[in-house]
Amino acid sequence: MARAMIHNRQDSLERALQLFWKKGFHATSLKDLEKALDMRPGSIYATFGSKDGLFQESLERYARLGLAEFERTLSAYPSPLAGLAAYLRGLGGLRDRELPSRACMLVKSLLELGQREQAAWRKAEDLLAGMEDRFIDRFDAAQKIGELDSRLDPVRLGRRLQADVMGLRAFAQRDVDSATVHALAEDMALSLEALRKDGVIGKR
Amino acid sequence: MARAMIHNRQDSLERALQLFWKKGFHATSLKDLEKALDMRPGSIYATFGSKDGLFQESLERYARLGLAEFERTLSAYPSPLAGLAAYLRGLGGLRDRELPSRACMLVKSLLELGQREQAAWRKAEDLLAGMEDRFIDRFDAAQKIGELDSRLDPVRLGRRLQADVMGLRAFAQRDVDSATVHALAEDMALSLEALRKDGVIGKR
DNA sequence: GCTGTACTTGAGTGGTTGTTCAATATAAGG
DNA sequence: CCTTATATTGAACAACCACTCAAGTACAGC
Repeated sequence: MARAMIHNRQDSLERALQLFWKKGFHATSLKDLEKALDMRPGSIYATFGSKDGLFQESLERYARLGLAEFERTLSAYPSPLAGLAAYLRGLGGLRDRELPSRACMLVKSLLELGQREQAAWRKAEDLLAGMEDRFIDRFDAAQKIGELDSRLDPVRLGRRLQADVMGLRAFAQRDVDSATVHALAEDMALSLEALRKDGVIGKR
Repeated sequence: MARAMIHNRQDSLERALQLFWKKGFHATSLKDLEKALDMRPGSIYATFGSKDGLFQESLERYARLGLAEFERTLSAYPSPLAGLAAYLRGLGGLRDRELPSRACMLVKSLLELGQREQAAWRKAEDLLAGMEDRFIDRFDAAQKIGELDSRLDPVRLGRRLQADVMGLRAFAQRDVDSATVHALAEDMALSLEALRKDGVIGKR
């Protein structure tokens, strides 16, 4: 055969993701990427095609990992609404962990990118739509087991939850302390739990 | 005296604001600004100092106009909570008007800018903090006239409202239709109105 | 109509951008 | 040990970036 690759593709992608998440698409230069990936331009282009392609792959990885964490949280709680509330409370700790950015990378991309980066913008939009679907699905499930009033609309609740998450994470990007973010997440979680039909799943 | 200025400063600033709001700081080049302002680089630099300076002035103008519209809405309604709810409902029409972007320019800047554009980032943060103060102030007023339960915390409510607005406007930047945004804004407005103490201001 | 002054111009600055590709390095197979 | 196949390199490229400044232009007062 031939020469062995010295760089692990997934590892390189993870490093690129961290950079893009932190600085955004435009502010991340190829020189930045060369340093972070410890690769020369030729290798980067041979592996990922273009800066835009690398960015789009980063978006996909980000969404995949984010969704996995979401599912992990859900499965640790006994009911859909409890899981969703726990997810919100978990986001309250955004300022405690060390992350490239407190804001969602998909939202950052949605707001930063325009017509000239249409493909990447569409990718971010599609991934957000997938997340919305997952939210809606959980409200649907809550309704099916009688945890949620049947007169409420899971679609509207799902979108509201997505807007809440977007708002919480954008707010967490401000110059505020951890306790403030925790309090905000707690308030959102309480609003969500207030939807629960009393006495059906748990008692009050 | 000397030669008269052919460009109105406020008008130029407004054009720059529209561009920056639409494309963000990094994606807006000086060539774009030259075309939009119909000014040559020398004039732009003589008038505004630098791209960064022009951007910061745009941020200030954006916040000033946004705050004025907010106050206008508030003053058209009989009580603080009614005014805030109307403000949210007004944002539901984000996709009906033709705007440079549906998302808030301050939030876009907060998410796009980093350490290298520290001054502009701080400006966005300060302006957002001012908006938060104004929200808190309205909840305070609602409490003083007995429209809001005295056990609730105006500071937390103000931050929650800011996160709601951030989320609503970020969501409106997605590829969704106008009715969806209206519905989301309506749900947020209803949540806010649910805080009203029954029978104190209006009847149910 | 001349002069002084301030505004405007646009070619030019040095640096950076994303991208390419011929040359080189490194492995396995024969 | 030589060939073959692939991975990697890094100099070079055209285009673009934010920005400067000497020259040109238009106006008010004289």
